[in-house]
Parts: sequence; C-alpha cells; structure tokens
Amino acid sequence: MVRGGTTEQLRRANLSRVLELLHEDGPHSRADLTRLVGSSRSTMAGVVTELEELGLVAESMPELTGGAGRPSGVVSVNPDVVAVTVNPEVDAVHVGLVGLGGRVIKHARIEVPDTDVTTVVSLAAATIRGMLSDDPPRYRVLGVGLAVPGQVRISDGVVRQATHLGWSEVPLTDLITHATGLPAWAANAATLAMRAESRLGAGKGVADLVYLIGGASGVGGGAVVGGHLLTGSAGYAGEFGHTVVTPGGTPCHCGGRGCLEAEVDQATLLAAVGLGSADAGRLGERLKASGDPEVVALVADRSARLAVAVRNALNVFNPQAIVLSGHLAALHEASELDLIAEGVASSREAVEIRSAALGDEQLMIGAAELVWSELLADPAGLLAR
Amino acid sequence: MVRGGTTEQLRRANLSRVLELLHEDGPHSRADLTRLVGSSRSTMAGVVTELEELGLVAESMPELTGGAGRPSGVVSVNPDVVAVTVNPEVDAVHVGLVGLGGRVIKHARIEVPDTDVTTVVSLAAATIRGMLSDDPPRYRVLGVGLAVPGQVRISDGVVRQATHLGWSEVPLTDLITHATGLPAWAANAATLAMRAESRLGAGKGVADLVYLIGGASGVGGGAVVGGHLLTGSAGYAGEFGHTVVTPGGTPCHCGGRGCLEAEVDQATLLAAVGLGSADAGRLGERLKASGDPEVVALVADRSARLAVAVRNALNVFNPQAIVLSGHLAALHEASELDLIAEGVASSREAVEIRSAALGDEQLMIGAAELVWSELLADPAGLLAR
DNA sequence: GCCCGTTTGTTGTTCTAACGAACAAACGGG
DNA sequence: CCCGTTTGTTCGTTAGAACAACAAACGGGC
Repeated sequence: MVRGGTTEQLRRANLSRVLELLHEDGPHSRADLTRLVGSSRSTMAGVVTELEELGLVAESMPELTGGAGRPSGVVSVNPDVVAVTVNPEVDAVHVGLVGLGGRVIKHARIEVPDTDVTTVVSLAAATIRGMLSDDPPRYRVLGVGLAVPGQVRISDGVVRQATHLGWSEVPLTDLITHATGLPAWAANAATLAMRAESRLGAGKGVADLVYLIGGASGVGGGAVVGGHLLTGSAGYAGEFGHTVVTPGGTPCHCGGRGCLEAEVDQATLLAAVGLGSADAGRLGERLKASGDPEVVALVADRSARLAVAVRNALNVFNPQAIVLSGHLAALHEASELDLIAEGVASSREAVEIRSAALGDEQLMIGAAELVWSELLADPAGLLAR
Repeated sequence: MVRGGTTEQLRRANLSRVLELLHEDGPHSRADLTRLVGSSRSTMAGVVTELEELGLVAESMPELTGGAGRPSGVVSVNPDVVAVTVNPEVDAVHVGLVGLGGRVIKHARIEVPDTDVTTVVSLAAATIRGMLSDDPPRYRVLGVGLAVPGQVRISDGVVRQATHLGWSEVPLTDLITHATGLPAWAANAATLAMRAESRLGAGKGVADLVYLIGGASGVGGGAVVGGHLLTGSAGYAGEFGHTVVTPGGTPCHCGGRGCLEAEVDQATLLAAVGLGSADAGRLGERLKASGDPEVVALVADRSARLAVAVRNALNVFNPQAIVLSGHLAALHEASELDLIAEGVASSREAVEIRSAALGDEQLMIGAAELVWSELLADPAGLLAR
C-alpha cells in the first residue's frame, strides 16, 4: 500500500508494477497487463511507452494469432539489460551475467589461489571486464549482485564475517564498485538462494515460506514473511544453521553448542556413503539406496535433529511451505521420518515440505535479484545514474 | 510502496497515512503533518478537512503558543471513535472500550461460571450493550477486537484451538457479530500483546522485534519483521512457546516434548517462592530477593532453557530488540545469565533485551489495533458500512 | 506602539496522472 | 464481403497534488 505520496510516486509505482510483472511472469500483451494491473487501456499505453523509452521493455509482433479479434503485440523485458553476479567460494569465484527476466547469459568459474580479498576482487573484476568487452557494448549493465557465504550488513555491503573465506569486516561492495565502476549490492548467499527459489522455484507464489539449505560451508536459510523477504535489522536474519537442536551438543564454530550446522553436517553424510564433496548432488540417492545399518541409523539420527529445527520454524513462522535444499533435502528424501509429526497442530495441517527445484543457477538468479529489486523500486531512477 | 493504482487510491493512502500518524504519535499541527508526510500545505489542508468531515479527527485551538509565527491549531484524533475489545480467559471475560489514539475508556472484568462459548459470548454481548447504552449515543463504534489465548485463523476469525478454554473450531467473530451487530476480528492474545508493546511500549519504533510472553496459560509470542506483523499463512505464527529447548524433555500438551512452555512454566516458579497465581506481578522481585539455593538453582536452570529459545530467535530474526514479558521477564530480571552469550556474533552485537513496559491495558490496546488496522487501511471505507 | 520578520493557513492556478468514450485496426467466421 | 470481437490509440474530462500569492497571527526590536 501507499504510505502517502505524490502523483509522481504513483506513476513510478505503476512503472514498477508492470515491469515486475514482466520480469516475474514473463511476456504479456498490453491487454493482459491492463487486466492484471486493473487499470485502463490508455494508462497502460502510457506506462508501456515509457518503459520502452527507458529501454527496459520491447514489443514484438505476433507470430501465431490466438483467436478472434485484433492481434496484439507482446511486451517483454529487454534481456540485454543485465546484472553481473559474483559468488566467492573457498576454491573459486563464480561470475555470471543475468538478464532482466532471469535468464543466465554467461557463467564462469574462476579458480582462486587463495581467498585473499584483493585477489578475489581483482580476479572477479577482470572476469567481468571480459564478459562485457563487446564492441560496441551489447549489454546495459545495471550493477553487481554479490552472494557471500557469511554475514553481510546489507545497508553498506560490508561482509561482517565469512568464516570459510576467512573474511572479516570487508567492505565488499565498495571494493567491487571501485574495481569495476559499477554499483554493487551484497547479501548472504543462503538468503539469495531462497530468493531465487521463492521467485522461480519450489517457493513460487508462496507468501509465507521457510527455506533451509545445507552445503559444504554449513547450513543457512531464509524466510519470506507475508510476501516480504526476512532480512532482520541489519541483514543477518535466516541463520537457521545455528538453531539449537541438541543443547550442550557438538561445539559449533559460532561459539555455541548443538547447532543444526554442527550436528547435521554434509561431510559426515558424504563420508558415510563414500562420496566426496564434488559428488554432493548424488547424496540423496546414495543415502536412500544404502542398506548399511550404520547409514540407516545415521539418517534416522540426523533427521531427528533436523526435525527439531523444522518444528521450531513451523511453530514460529506458520509457513505455507518449508523448502529444503542441499544435503538437508537429501536427508529428508532418504528418511522415513515425518519432519512435522510434532508441533502446533494448526500450523502443521497446512504446511508442505518440499525439496528445492532450482539447480546451479540458483545463486546467480538470486544475486541478480539484488540488482533487480533496486531497478523495480524505481525503474526511472536507477537508469538515471 | 504503491503496487500500482489509481489517483483515488493515492488519496486514500494519504488519508490513511495522516490518520495513522495522529493515532500513533498523538496530536500534531497541520504544519507538523505537512513536514512528516512531505506533502504541500494545500494537500494537507484537503486531507485534514476530509478527515474532519468523516468525524475522525478534530482541530482544537491553541492553549499556549510556542514561539514566533502564526499560531497553529492542533489536529488530534476523535477519541469518541471507539473499538470494543473482548478477551476471554479461563475464569473471566475482559471487555473494554478503547478510543482511537489508544486510550482505554472503559474496562470490565466479568466472571464466568464456565468457559462454554455460548455463555461467554452472551455475557460479553450484554456487557458491551451496557457500555454503549448512552442516550443519545456517545460513541462511534467501529467494531470488536477479540484477543484469544489460542490459535486463531485470522481470515475468518475461527478459533481453531484454545486449550485452556476448551474451545475448538469456534467461529468466534461470527458469534460476536451475530450477538452484537458489530463487525469483529480476532487474533492470538500473545500476538496482540506484542502489537500493543510494539506501538506504545518497549518496542515502540522498532522495525524488527521479537516478543516472548509467559503467563498462566503458557508461553506465546510474536514478531515484527521489517515493520510488519508476523502472522504466518493463516495467523498461527509466533508460537515461541513450542520452541524445543530440551529435545526429549518434559511432555507438552501440544504432543511434543521439551517445549519452552513445558520446561519454563509459570506455576513452578511461583510455587518456588511461595506465591499464588494472583501474585504473578511480584514474581520478579521475589525470585531476585530469594537466597534459597534451590530457588537460585531453579532460576539458573530455567534461564538456560529460555536462553536456547532466545538464541534461536536471535539467529533467525536478527531483531533490533527482544522484549520479554510475564514470568519470562521476571526470570530474566532475577538471573545473572546473559541470554545472548551465544549465537551468531553479528546478530548479538546490536540486539537489546528488554522487559515489557505496558501493564494491564496491553491486551485491550492490542485487540483494539485489530479494529484500527481496518480503519487505517481505508479510513473512508470502514465508515461507509 | 509600531514595524518587521516568521510561521502558518487559505485560495486560485497549473501540472500531472489516470479514466472514459469514441474511433480505428486487424482478425475469424458466416 | 460483412459483422462481431478484441485490441490499441486519441482526445476530452476528472481528480489529486504542487506552486505561488496572499492573509492571518504571533514575537521581537526599536
């Protein structure tokens, strides 16, 4: 809802709404847009024209006609409007180019000798320059979205702590902006994975969602609350990995004991079925197929611990769906245990436990959303820079 | 922000914004409002005039003048615009009359022979009729806000389950509307207590807040996320009382084991210092003053369990403040334990643990907010009924 | 005591955004 | 080939907000 405003803000909001529809739902005819937004045809004509002038959308003429009536052009986002994404990990940096609308255009994995910030930033910047070296320039680059495995203060893009990278108090967006000349935004990687899943994957259209993801670097997550992303006061929200599932249990690197991340780690599960970390994608089937009593017992034990965290989230968030990803999804698929056998009855009845639907592109799509959300907030504004 | 709309919606939004400011922040001059909203003086003149015509605000002339310049009239909400509040409990029903702006005008506690729904509703309806029996009518009643100790489906006001009242699947708002002729809305009592605390008390102005309240009927809570209330997909969110703090611990009436509500109950603490449930208000001081080693040990033990729930909430929500109320506040005040000694470091540094600031009127103010939120969403709309 | 600057509210005009009605364009079907 | 249908466009209308000019009421300084 509006919180008071001028007619100009109203106009911007209409631009934003239409662009968002096109970005999230794909191409639509003007008539469709008119119906979806609930405005008049003439208003929509003005909005579409303005978005065209901004170079954000394009209108293509029909290939095959539907039925009776005047054939309608199709409005779609301009896929040459792009966001750069960067995802530093322990052994490599992933750099991507994502078009408005969500298509991944380019993707590179750059091995890094070490995780030193200067090294990572300069390698990323060089890769970005390479990706954008078309002459004449082909893409309209709006900015860089950074997905960091650690706590990120979203207000200024400082990485407060990223244990696995050995980073602490790194002004990452500033460094990237300085190295590339592009505006940048950063957020926690697990949160961004959820963002992608929420927009395109298993959480599409779900207004109240809890997301839990497990990987080599621990367990993270996020939540969508009433259609809005849960960020917390500074941006550190969603650390489900440090939910206490075993008071006084295994020490965790966070300083506590018995955290989900410490009790249900990927490495132990991989080792139990003889897989290396490169084969994490096959963990689910191997756990399920294994008849080894030790593996069965391990799955039962770890599932029970996961169930504690799931139950807590269920009771607190009353979500419509809980989406599991990474080794948590594998564990759930291999286990007989009903993760929501307990908990507040009213909340249990309507919730659905799902596995994540998106694969590798998840993080790039999520990181690009950081840029898109700036664009969508004020389509005319970001381009003015 | 606007999600697309007409100029009329813009107008409504401006009405809403101004009324909300007056409701939450108290009286303001037109000049103040102009600055706060960021509009022009002429626009504000129109908005205030319309709100006056709707009978929602009144303008009073200055008593004492501030400084130089033309003296300004003060715009304030009309306190005769009221909401009725009803809060059924095990032994009594509380009925209140709350004016726009948040002042409690009337309050009655009606003892009930049993918690049978029909009995409770008819007693409440009779009390309401009595409160509104002025001739000519003095108050403009917008509706009834119901605070229920249990799970309430907010979409239709059905009480799914209220263990302590023995209620299950009770269409409470329908019953109240039928008995009183007034529109009604219902929600969980703990959530409404938080709502009051968030607007007027220890959580005022805090956009990211977690609230935990303990009382005779268990432990509940709620959260404010990015300035919005956490309701969940159906309205059952905020059940922090069923956060697992001791896996496999004390059985809880929810069917699980080791819930916060089962492990840290009010009765045990009261009994330890020889208090009855009527003296719950003095629990904090008694726990603190007691030198009895058994009491000290009890406080330490229960605090540690509370700390698990607090830590989970901290990690997941990254709130600006965590507000404790009821016996959880008493426990915290009596304990030496730092509730946030553990957890994700970045989230710990900025959070503040506070005790609730509001007393008895908490629930009435919170329940009235249910009605106010309907009014504020569309000031002209609700009055049209 | 009077003038002046300051602050605030009011009035009339202008600007912008959205709407509605009429018209035009392009299709399928009889 | 005409007609109904659907879609896009044009233009006049309506509504909300901004802007500018003016009026009202105060304190302070001379």
